[in-house]
Amino acid sequence: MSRSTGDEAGSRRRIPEATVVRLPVYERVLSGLLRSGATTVSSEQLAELARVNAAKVRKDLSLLGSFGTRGTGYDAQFLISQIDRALGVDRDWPVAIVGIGNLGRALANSEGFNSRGFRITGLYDVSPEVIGTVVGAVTVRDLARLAEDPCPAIGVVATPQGAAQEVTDVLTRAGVRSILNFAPQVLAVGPDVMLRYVDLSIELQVMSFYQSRRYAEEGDVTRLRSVGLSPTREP
Amino acid sequence: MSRSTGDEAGSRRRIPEATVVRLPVYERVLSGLLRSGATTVSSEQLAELARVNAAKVRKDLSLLGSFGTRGTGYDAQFLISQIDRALGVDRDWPVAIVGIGNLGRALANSEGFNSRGFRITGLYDVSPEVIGTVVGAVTVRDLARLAEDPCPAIGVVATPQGAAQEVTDVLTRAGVRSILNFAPQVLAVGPDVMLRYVDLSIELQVMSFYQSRRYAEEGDVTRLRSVGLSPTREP
DNA sequence: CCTTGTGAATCTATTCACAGCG
DNA sequence: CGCTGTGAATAGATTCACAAGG
Repeated sequence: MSRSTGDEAGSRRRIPEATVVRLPVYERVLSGLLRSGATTVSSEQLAELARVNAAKVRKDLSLLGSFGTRGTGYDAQFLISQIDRALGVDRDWPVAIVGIGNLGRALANSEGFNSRGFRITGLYDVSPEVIGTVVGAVTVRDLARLAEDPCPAIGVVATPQGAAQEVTDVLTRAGVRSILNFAPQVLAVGPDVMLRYVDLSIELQVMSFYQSRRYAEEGDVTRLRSVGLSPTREP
Repeated sequence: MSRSTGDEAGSRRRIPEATVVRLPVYERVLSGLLRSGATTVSSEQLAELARVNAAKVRKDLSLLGSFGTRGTGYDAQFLISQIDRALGVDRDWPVAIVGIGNLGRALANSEGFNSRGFRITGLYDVSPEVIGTVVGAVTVRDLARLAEDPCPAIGVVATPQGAAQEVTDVLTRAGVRSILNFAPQVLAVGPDVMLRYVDLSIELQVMSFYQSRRYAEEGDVTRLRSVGLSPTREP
């Protein structure tokens, strides 16, 4: 094994984004296995449960270090702890949500946002109707006061489209450098801010794209809002 | 221009997934431009607003056909109509949401789920407390009755983790072939079912990963739950 | 003998750079 | 002359296939 390329002692290799996104999936699957009594797991099993290729599992995990035992597999418990460490969820991350409408409220109460590693420390809105209400155990505060509070590590934008850029500017001015945007809007941020999108509308449109193609391939004209043209079949 | 590789008349080229995901973004940006009075747009402008590289915009759009005019750019209105057609959102897609908790309710009321192309035709749950209530303009029905209703094109899983696979099975048995899963759970579906994930927990963990790395690089020890080791600075 | 870890091969996506057209 | 459309170059991710280790 080469210890040649740069530093890596204590997980310091470069990890591709595609891998980063799969690590939480492995972690989740491993936790399930652990609960059902498993102690070791092979890349083959893990791959099966995560619905990916086994070679990919091994390559992904090898980026964190050599944690497996040849002939046996990986120790589930130990692997979880290594993944958690790599993901940084062995720390505590303060999260603020801006925009406490239906979605913001749902996020504040969701499993994902209240799991190990993440702590909702602030909820913000601009509407007087919402400010002062309590969601979960947190009181919604005026967005204008955000800068007075301790700066969260992660800011979540759950406002309507029109307000998203402005809110993002407020967050970044307060020093937030990781933003998760749920508004259907492309955002501009400085190069030192990490920005990710969760876009429901895009997901639906992607589904629509593939479903359309499928109908077209199948020549399934009954499903199309076709107006009496002769069906173009590919039999 | 080569008309050699296979069929393409009327948008039948293979379109890479990465492109499919960007098309709704272009569409959104173009709609905004149109509203502010623009009629034509260059790849450069579009790229700027969508925060991507201009060559990528041109390559993406060229996959739909040659819709631009050299020296001038693209006609915004026409381009929108072509993107809509490629995405299939010029049709109407019946959408069912299963799991009418906080998240399901938020989705049912969201901009994205009620936009052109998508129509919520069914809301389902298993809890007697929720069945019969009205969300938006739709009454929540018993999931057990789903098969009695017309089959939706797209099924949205918004249940807690434990119920997600079972619900997915109900949906696919009813004939649903596009599933959007919000539950933090890997799902198994047949090869003819298109499955996409929206996973809040994963998004947060990805942010956590990059934020951790940043702190580590910066040697920002004040932020770490460090226990008195001497700071490794890079001054 | 079983399973990891990883180079090499392949596939996919992005970016460059420019010919060609309006 | 400006901007599109696209081959060719590059970068990134996945998969194969196997040597090496317990």
